[in-house]
Amino acid sequence: MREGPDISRISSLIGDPARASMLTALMAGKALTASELAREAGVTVQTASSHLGKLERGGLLRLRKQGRHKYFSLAGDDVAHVLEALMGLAADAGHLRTRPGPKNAALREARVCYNHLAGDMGTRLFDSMMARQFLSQPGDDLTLSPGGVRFVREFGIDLDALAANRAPLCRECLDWSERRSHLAGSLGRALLHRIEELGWARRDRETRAVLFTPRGRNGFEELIAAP
Amino acid sequence: MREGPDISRISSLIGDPARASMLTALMAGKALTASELAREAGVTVQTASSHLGKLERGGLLRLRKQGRHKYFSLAGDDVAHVLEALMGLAADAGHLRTRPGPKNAALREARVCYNHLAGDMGTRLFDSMMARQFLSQPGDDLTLSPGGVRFVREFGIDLDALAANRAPLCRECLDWSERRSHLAGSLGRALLHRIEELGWARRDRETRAVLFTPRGRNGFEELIAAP
DNA sequence: CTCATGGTTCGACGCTAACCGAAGCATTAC
DNA sequence: GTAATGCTTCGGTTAGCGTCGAACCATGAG
Repeated sequence: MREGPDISRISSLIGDPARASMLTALMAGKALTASELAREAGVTVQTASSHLGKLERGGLLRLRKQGRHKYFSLAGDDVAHVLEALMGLAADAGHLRTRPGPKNAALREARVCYNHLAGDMGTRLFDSMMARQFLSQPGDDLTLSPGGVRFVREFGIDLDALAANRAPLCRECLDWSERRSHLAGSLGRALLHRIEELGWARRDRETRAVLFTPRGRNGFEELIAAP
Repeated sequence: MREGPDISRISSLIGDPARASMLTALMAGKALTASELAREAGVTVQTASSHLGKLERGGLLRLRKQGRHKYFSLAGDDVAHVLEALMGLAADAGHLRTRPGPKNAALREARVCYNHLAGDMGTRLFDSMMARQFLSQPGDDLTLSPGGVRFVREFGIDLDALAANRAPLCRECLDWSERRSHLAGSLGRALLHRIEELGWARRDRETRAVLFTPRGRNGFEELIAAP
């Protein structure tokens, strides 16, 4: 017996065809629900549930509960790295691109999620705030940094009024089109409200789309640009 | 159902404990016979024969017949790379097969990763070469800069002979203990070979450890010191 | 409240694959 | 030649795991 980490445990997890299909699907970087992964793997939801439990316990997947949905994503870059290396070895057929299923371009760009901004512009705002360290995520919860407080105040939001509310200020929310995080919570709602207040955008009556004016688009891009 | 490279086939091969032990043993870079690998895995020779057949048919092992012996070795750098990456994941989960001991310390400092230098000294060599811009990473691939060419030549390596080989010259390999990059590819192999040639170090018979002499250690530190 | 939906647990079935004993080749040693 | 060593093939046993149907729990909608 040689020394070294136990490879077989992890590898046997990836070694099942159904689980491999799930992991491959998650390589696109977007979180998927248990049902979607079941369909992806061609098994029933019961079977998928068993597989997903093993993958999560094995440390390959990260789980985020949201309502009655469970969103799974790869646990980290190192997992993706292993999968990529395995695909290189298995270089039989060329790999396949994913179809995101675009319904409405405007909806994917910007839309309302309950009461906050979602879609591409929502995730970009979130990413920008994370990159500038306006938000930090020490544990499971999001908190606003001092720099973030300044940023939000300068945008014209009354933070004290929000803090008085007992609803959580910052919450992370997963996108159905982008499958990436954006900002929810009372701050997320306030941000969208302020965007409408400034005349940057208005909500469509029929759909959940958020329609930006040219001027609003410029303002938004300026807002999320690095300092 | 998503088509793609069949990572489950390869991964299920690695996923068996006996086969994983064999592959781990072969990470030392030495070719081993079927009987030795059987002992390594703790199974009878019949069972090992079956496993080795599968591994060879699966493209993970290369076979060299010599008399009545069969020498097995890893099929290539890409296989070693996958195994190393898997060890990184497994070590992360804290499922080490053997508890850390004195032998383990030597392994962390310097060991063989298939045919090149890994461990602390491997990553330090890599870092030093990156810092002096001997290696550049424009896209995904590593390339040797003119300064790097000079450095390697002065160390006594015949670069032209390496370039004649169609195997990639520089490759990045991720360490399971350091979780940082070190140099693989034909250049990585040549560097380790030169280190042994100079009498700076020798490989341990039993483990993957690379044991440096005091003189070799001095030479190595001088080599990676900034100009 | 009731209904619908997403996900889990349980039990049973069936298939696969790892394992070893014994016998069979093949090659080298004497 | 015979003996010994290295490895493979064959049969048969066993254990594990993937799979699905059915029932169950939890959340959200109306």
